[in-house]
Amino acid sequence: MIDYDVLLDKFKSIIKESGLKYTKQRELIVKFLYDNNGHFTPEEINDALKNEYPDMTIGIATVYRTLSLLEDAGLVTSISFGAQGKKYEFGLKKHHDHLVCKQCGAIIEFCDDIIEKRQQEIAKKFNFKMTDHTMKIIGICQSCQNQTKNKE
Amino acid sequence: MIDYDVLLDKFKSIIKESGLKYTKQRELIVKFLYDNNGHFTPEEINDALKNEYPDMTIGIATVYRTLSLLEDAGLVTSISFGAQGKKYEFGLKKHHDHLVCKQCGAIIEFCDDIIEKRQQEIAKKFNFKMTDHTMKIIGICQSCQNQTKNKE
DNA sequence: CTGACTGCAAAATCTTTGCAAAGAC
DNA sequence: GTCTTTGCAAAGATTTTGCAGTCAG
Repeated sequence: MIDYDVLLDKFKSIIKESGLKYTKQRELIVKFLYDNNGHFTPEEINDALKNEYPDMTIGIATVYRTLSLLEDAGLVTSISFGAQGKKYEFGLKKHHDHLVCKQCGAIIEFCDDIIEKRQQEIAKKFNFKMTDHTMKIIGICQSCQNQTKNKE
Repeated sequence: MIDYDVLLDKFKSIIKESGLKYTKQRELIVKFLYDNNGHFTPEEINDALKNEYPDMTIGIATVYRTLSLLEDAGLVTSISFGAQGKKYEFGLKKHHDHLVCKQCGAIIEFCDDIIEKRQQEIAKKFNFKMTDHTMKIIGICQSCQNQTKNKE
C-alpha cells in the first residue's frame, strides 16, 4: 500500500498543478479515506470528521466538493447505489471489484485477474478507451443467509 | 427475444400470485420497455408515455412505483448513475453488461461468457448467494474520441 | 363491494449553488 | 493583496409518501 507521505505529495502536486489550494479540510478528507479502509457516504465522512476533530467545522458541502475533486484526480473512487447515493473509498489501492449484500449493505472486495484482463479485451473490441471499470456482484452474504434461515 | 404475449402472460401471473391488480398504467410501462430497446430514466419513461398516450395521465409516482415493482419481479433491471439516479431497461433479455461513455452517456451492451462464468465462481468462493451482477466499463466511446481529436 | 392503485401535492433525500467571510499563496 | 475555499443556508433534483377518489376483481 502506498505510503501516506507519498500520497500527500501526490495530492499536493495535483493541487498545485491545477492552481488549487491546499487546505486542512481537503487533507483531513484524504487522510480519513486513507486511514479507514472501507466505503463511506459523504455524510458518514462528514460525521466521522466532526467526531474526530470536534473543534473544526467541516461543512457537508465541502465534503461533497472535495470528494468530487478527489474523484476527478483519481485519488478516490466511488460506487453507486442508485438513488441512494454513492459511497467513496480510497482510490490508490490495487484495482478490485465488489460483492454487495443487498440485505445488509455489506461490501466485500475482491480482485480477479481473469476478469481484469477480459475487461481490457472487451474495451478494445469496442474501440472504447477504458478509463475505469466496476463490477458488482449483488446478492445475499453468508451471514444474512444464515439469519434468514434462523428466522424461518 | 421473448414474445410480447408471453411476457404479458408472465406479468399477469406475477401480478395475480402477489394479489396485485393489473392496470393499464402497469401494462403501458412494461410495453414501453419491451418496445424500446434501451435504457431510460423514470422521467424519460413518464414523458414518453405522456407523449404516446396524451389522453392518459400517468403520474411520475406511478412510474416509480411500477418500476420498483417490476424490478422486484425481475421484469426490468436497473443501472445506476450515482446521484444522477437510475436507468431502467427491459429485464428478460439475455444477461449482459454495459460499456458506458462518460462523455456522452451512451450505453453499449455486451455479453461475455468468460466473465459470466467467472462471476459465478467468485460468488461461490465467498459463499455469496448471487442474485444479480453488473459490470460497467467506463470510458470514452469511439465517436467521442474522434470528436475530441477534431477539436484539438 | 373491497381492497389495491392512481394522481396529486407535499415531504423526504441527497446534492449543488450563491454568497460573504476566511484562508492559502 | 488576490483569488480560491469554506460554511451556512437556501435552492435543486430526484424519489417517496399520504390521502381521497377511482378502478380492478
